[in-house]
Amino acid sequence: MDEKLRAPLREQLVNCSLPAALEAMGERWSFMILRAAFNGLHHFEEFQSELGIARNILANRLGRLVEHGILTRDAMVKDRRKIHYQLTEKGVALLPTMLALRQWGERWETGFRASPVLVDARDRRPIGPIEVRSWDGRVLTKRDLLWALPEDVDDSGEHGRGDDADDDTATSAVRAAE
Amino acid sequence: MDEKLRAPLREQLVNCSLPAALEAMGERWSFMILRAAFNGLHHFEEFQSELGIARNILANRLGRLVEHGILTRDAMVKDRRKIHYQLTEKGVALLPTMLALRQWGERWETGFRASPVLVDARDRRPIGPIEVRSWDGRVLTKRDLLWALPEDVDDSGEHGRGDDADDDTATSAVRAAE
DNA sequence: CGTTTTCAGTTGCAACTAGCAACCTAGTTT
DNA sequence: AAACTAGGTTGCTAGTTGCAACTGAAAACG
Repeated sequence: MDEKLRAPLREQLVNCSLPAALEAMGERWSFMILRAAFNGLHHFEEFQSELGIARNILANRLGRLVEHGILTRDAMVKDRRKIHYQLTEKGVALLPTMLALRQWGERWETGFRASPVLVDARDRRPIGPIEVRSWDGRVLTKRDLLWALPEDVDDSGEHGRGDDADDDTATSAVRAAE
Repeated sequence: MDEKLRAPLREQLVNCSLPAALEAMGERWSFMILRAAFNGLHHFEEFQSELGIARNILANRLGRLVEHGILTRDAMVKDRRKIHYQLTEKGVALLPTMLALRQWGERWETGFRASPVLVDARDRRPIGPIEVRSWDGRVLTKRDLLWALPEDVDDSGEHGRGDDADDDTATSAVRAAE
């Protein structure tokens, strides 16, 4: 690996969003609960009997997911006992992560496609593999990729697609290459 | 929700590759170690000082990742004390998962882009967001997605890439969560 | 109305896991 | 040989997981 990158890399490994993400989702049952939520479950007892998770752990995990803004928690009007848990936008945003993990498990652990299958509603074909792509959609493999410091990044492609535009960080966006 | 899907869904939620994936990667430090490995670290002491993880936990996690075939472990020829940990193909295959999680953290937790940034070596632009796509590459949002049972899946698009399958077509599926 | 059932949790307690600091062992350097 | 390194292991404490049994409030039943 590039020595120029090596030393700063050291300092910056800490400064990563991964720990923050794992703070919210790093516990054992979190992804399982999330998956159940994606599959349309909304109530405590549903999660409990579905996942076979201990009740206290489930209560704790649900509470944490609510705290982190991944689920909302509301008593239902029709039946005040029933709590309705629902994915927020932030929670839904975890779908690619969950699918990537699941696909990896299918390919490298279980060896077969899990059910139910997530399909494109339009043609009922299974979704494609979650992949790393360039800003303009080319599939990238490990050989196409490089770790770069913010100064060496070309940020000019950031304003073409619909991902939010308040990227004020990182930017002495020097044209490093080309 | 559709009752026709509901009952089978119950039985099948267990039969998912997610638990298998979490068995390998679900522990607290696993993704952090993986990330360090992606950043080019190879040795015990590097991981240790980089991540600030306890030595016994690190030893245990590295051992587990090796057991699961995510890392290889080899004594170096030049210095028999030094152990060289290296990502296997299976380990590298976790890159999309790790990036999806990281990107989610950037967008929803820390709010800024972490460093170092993964860029396309060709143009030094940051990689695009990890997204769910159809078999032919269209970006799919939550509204485009359905959970379907294997019988209801159209598998005819499966022969462009290396995933195995055979099933026929029918009809009954359910919109992805609500 | 009182009783029973259901839902979503708590509480108490045992077993297991994470984390720190100190120690160990084989291989390497001086 | 003595000292040093890399990569662990061990002992101990603090926290987490998990089961089972209990609670409390809202709904359903008779």
